[in-house]
Amino acid sequence: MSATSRRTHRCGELRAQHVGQRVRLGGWVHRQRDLGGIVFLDLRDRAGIVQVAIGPDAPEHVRSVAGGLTSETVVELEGEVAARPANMKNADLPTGDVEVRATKLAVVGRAVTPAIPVARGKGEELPAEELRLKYRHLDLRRPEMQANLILRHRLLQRARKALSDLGFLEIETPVLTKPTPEGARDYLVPSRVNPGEFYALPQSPQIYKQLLMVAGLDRYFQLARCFRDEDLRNDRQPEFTQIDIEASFVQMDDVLDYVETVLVALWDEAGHQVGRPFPRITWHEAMERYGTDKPDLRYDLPIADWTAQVQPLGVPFVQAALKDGARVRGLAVKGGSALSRKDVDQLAEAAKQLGGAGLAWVKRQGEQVSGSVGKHFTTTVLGTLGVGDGDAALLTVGPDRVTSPVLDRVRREVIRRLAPAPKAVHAFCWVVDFPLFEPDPETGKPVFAHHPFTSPRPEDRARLDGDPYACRALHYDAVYNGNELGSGSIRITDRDLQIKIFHKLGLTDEEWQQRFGFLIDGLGAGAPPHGGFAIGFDRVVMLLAGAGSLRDVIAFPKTTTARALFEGAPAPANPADLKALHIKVER
RNA sequence: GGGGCUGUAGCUCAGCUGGUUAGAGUGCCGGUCUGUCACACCGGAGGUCGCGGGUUCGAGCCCCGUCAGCCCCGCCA
Repeated sequence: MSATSRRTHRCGELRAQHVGQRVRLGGWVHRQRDLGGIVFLDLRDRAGIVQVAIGPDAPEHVRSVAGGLTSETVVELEGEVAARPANMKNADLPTGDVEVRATKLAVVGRAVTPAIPVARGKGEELPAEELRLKYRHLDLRRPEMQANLILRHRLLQRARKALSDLGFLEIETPVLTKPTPEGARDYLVPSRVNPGEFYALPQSPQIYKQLLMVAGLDRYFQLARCFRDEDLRNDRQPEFTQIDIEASFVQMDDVLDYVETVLVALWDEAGHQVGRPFPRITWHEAMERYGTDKPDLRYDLPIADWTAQVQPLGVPFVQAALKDGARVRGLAVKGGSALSRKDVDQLAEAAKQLGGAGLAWVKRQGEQVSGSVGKHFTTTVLGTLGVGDGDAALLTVGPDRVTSPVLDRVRREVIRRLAPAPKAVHAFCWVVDFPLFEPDPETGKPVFAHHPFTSPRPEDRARLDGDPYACRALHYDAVYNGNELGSGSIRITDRDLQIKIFHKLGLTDEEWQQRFGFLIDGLGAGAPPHGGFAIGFDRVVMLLAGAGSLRDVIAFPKTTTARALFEGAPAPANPADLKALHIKVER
């Protein structure tokens, strides 16, 4: 498999079984150790590193070439695989039982001194990320980065196979598509032959995959590149890959089953056994117990409503804020008295940044009760809150929209600081029954929580007009260890309902016809019940690779200002091109 | 749009309260060396302290601005 007309093996493949064979190799000089009478090369390719020995008995020209080699030079060589003497094996190297005694050696790719090192010393930090991105061809030579990309490849193949085995058809959809004024900002592409008009790059193939269902293709998937012109994070890139699926004649359970099959296959590919089915939790319960729609279920430590127990105590911090539906909510932290005063202050500071009333705390050690509001509490009251000896209570007060994010943040910080043993290593769950609408933070009016093609739960459809916020959606998220892996929904297939929803969003007939007319036409042409899902593939690879950033699992990523440092994109267009595109640039 | 961290030799970093000639490791160049695996040892070169301005007798260090990378909030239907 590895052999070509120029080589017989990859460097990293050689083992004791190859001893005695004549091999030809090509690779990069990882390191060179010139001991005078003998030169050792660590020769590297994508399979790994093997030691090449050029001793006093090697041909003269081989010795002279070997002595002059510098890092990252590409060489080809021929030699015999030899067993290393017992005391000279290298247990840290998979190839460490053998070495290659070179009889021919040639430089085939001269290398200038690399701007950033590929071979690093023990304990030496990685080069600055800016340099790693600028000299990406060097950074990608590092075995860690190659391992990430190799894992990515295997996961892609496994996803393809899993979905293909389930009868899904891989179908490509356009990259030059139509601007969608909803949602994220679009990347626009000017049209030369249609002056003043623009394509958009797809934020997702959403409408296309629904049209494929209308067309009767029944089960579709795509490893789809998506584009969103929004500000970036360590887990957000402007272009990213989704495992995008859609299926017809399904209900939610069918879709969850498909997605579980894929996720379990991906985790299996990475060497992890995962149980099925994934537990389900409603959105409401997730917000109540964890303060977030992507709870980390590896740990206990649920949020509790302590209003009834704490209100009678007359704590000033609480009394001032306890009005208009505000509640006292908190965390009973097992072993929380181990949190230092500094820890607690930092938690309170983090809480304050999220707009909370602040964070009050009580520690219990034996009969001693202390803390910022400790004097109002007795061990008996703490007992009713589940706060035992050595524990702590962390509480805040206010409306849920404030206390939920505060306690989510506090919960994650407490887990980070106390590092309790997780209940499970791989905690998947489904979050279901999301609300269909949420209040617009600026206008206060209902806007769609997800995309406008998400079906309401049939039993909630009657609430669309009277009580839209109580209307639940057939929308579901897959969550893993506190990370959102993806989301999906059962779609609206009733043309009239879809139009009604557009009206609810404030779109006039003219507006929705212009933006989504082709979807509505589809729904009017005989649409099967259908639904789907999209898995954020880059994020999956990042989690399975144990990488700290999406940039470490994408070969050529962008910076946080959406720049590509290696080739220097984006760049000004030349005037002739702009003219052809009918574009004038203001600066 | 807002907040924070970082920026000193090719790379990774140190640099005290503002004080003489800005250091270390590694890499690079030259040399010695027959079993190393971060080889060892000897010698050498290498600096716009991100950039611009200011304060000061004096700035790598203080102040203002700016650029870049990273992290967070907003944003991401």
